[in-house]
Amino acid sequence: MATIYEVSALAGVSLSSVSRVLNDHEHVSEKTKQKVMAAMEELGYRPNSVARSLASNRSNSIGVLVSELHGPFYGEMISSIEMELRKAGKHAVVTAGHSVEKSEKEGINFLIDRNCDAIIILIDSLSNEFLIELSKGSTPIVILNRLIPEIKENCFYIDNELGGYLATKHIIEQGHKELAYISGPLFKQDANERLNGHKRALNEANLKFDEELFYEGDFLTTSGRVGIDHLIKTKRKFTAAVCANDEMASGAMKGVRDHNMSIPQDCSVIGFDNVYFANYLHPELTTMNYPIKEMAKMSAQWILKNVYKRPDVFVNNKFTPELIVRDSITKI
Amino acid sequence: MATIYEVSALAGVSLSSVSRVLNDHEHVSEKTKQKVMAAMEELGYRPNSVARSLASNRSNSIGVLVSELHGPFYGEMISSIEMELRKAGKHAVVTAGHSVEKSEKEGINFLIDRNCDAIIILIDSLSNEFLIELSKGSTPIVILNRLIPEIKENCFYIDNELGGYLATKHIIEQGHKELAYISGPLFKQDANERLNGHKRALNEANLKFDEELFYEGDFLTTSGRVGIDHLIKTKRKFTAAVCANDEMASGAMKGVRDHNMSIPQDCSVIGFDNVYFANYLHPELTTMNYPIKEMAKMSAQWILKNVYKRPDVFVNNKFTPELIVRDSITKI
DNA sequence: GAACTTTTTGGAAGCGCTTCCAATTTTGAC
DNA sequence: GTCAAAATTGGAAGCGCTTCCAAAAAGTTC
Repeated sequence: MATIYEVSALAGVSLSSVSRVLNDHEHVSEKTKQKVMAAMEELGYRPNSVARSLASNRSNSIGVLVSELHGPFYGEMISSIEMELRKAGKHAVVTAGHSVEKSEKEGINFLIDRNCDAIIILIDSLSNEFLIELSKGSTPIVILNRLIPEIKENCFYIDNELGGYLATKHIIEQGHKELAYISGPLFKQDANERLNGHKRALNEANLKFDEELFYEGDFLTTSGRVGIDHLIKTKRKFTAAVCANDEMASGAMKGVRDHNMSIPQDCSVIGFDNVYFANYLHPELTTMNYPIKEMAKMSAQWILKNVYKRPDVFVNNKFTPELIVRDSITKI
Repeated sequence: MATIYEVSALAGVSLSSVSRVLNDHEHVSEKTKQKVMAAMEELGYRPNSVARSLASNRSNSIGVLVSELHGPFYGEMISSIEMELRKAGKHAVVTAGHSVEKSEKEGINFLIDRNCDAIIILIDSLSNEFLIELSKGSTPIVILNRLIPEIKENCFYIDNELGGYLATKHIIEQGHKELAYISGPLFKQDANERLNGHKRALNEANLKFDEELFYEGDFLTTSGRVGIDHLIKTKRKFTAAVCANDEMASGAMKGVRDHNMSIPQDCSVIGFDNVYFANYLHPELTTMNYPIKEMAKMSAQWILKNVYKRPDVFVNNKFTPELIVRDSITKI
């Protein structure tokens, strides 16, 4: 592999000059630029990114830490981040935290030790305090799906409470009065907020939140199914199941059918997130859109702007969930 | 950030010694080891991975190039690779090729320029010849989902033909005689092989392959739906739709329902891949299992063994698809 | 304790690039 | 044509580590 030395020798200019054309610096005459480019071409020169990183103290890599690398939600997110980054010549180093605090911390250290120029984080278990502390370190971080007031510039989030509210409001507007709720794990902030929104909508309609018709799941499909079993065992009547995400909603749909009820006639279902398979389901799932792609893209742009000083882009931190009406809710 | 110099000074030993304990070399006395470790601890020393890479000519990063970073299939794959790699202290740099030849080539160059120690590739458009040529370069590559005889040691694949055969055989055994086939794009090797397997099963049962009941889709959901529309327009009768992957199968299910037919009574459906949402569908989708997780893990282990000379692991290149019977096929 | 062998240590070069500083050349104004 | 300012170039140090080689220390054998 040719190095900058050989280019410099062949072109008959100094190392510095080669480096300057490599980095598109101002103050290089057209003539030397041509000579250098010709030499590079001839030698098939390719810059060694590691050497550049060491000398410039920039690795051009961005760490991405998510709960899991698979699953509909994270896939879209990573995809979106990578596209944006690569356009700018940066690369994404990905790793998973598995929703376990220890593992999440290790993930962060792993990425920092990899000399990432910045880290994008979407996790559940680490506390706000930890993240605030982390943000004081030398590696910039951006946080997805969580608003931490102390570092709100670095946060990209949706109004989960509003989402929860709108979902339930919609279902109430369809005439439903007895609602079951299948929640995400309440140690997760988003699960909590969605539940709060649900309660607010209930309140507003003068409906009571029924503890018996509440089930705390884990955001995974199976717990939607189990949730329905549990709910039905209570013998309490409900005409709709409000689910805190689409995966649980898909499980709930299965559960409902296993009890020989049909959707939406016997039991309506609403989800949250609008992951891509929500409209493969039958009936197609009514849900709240979570603009994860846009948020992911925005977080990448934030880094381009703040870490790499790329030309200004408009950055928006707060996103809004939107109702997507499909077929899983019936009017009563 | 403390460097190796400071550690060396504090511990009262030479740079080389510090480096040696850092890299777990033999020939370091217990005494100096202790001194060095204590110094590291005291300084909160963290090795600079970029500097290590430059000096050792190893970046400890593995490039992963796939068609898309999202989608059920690739998600599982990346997840599996990353877990295996990270256990070994290596990291994954991911990028997408979007099934476009030019873009796939760029992806490869991108990863090579990133000084990846090896690259894992799962793409569609690049030719075998190109990949053979690439494998002669200095960056080792491993190829998923394709068997290239000339470099078969570097390939991890399933027998797609067998899969296609088994799927169709199963459906024939249920009494179906009129089968429609929704294929993947035939420029993709796997799509082709699956189709061949389908034809072999047909042949074996003395059934004729009906060109009219064939539709070439693109492996995405929508084309399953469109495929069914097309098939129904032909007015040809068919009692089952064999789909070359699960995404198209889910689209096909939607299509069938849109025509007011029920699954599996009016039309049975079978998929391929067994992606995780296959059993969220209603009815749950009968499909062929594609052990992508195992294959991905194996490819990572191959790299650990061959590139990083980790202790021997058993490496298996060829995997077998297996029938997963669920509810989307009825007996006739 | 001499003569070897083996283990442990330190020194120094070098990985391929960036960047600061100073030197040189070019440009422009008069 | 002169002089100052601006543009362009080259030299050299340095980024933080690995690794080769030789020197020093420790063990072994007789």
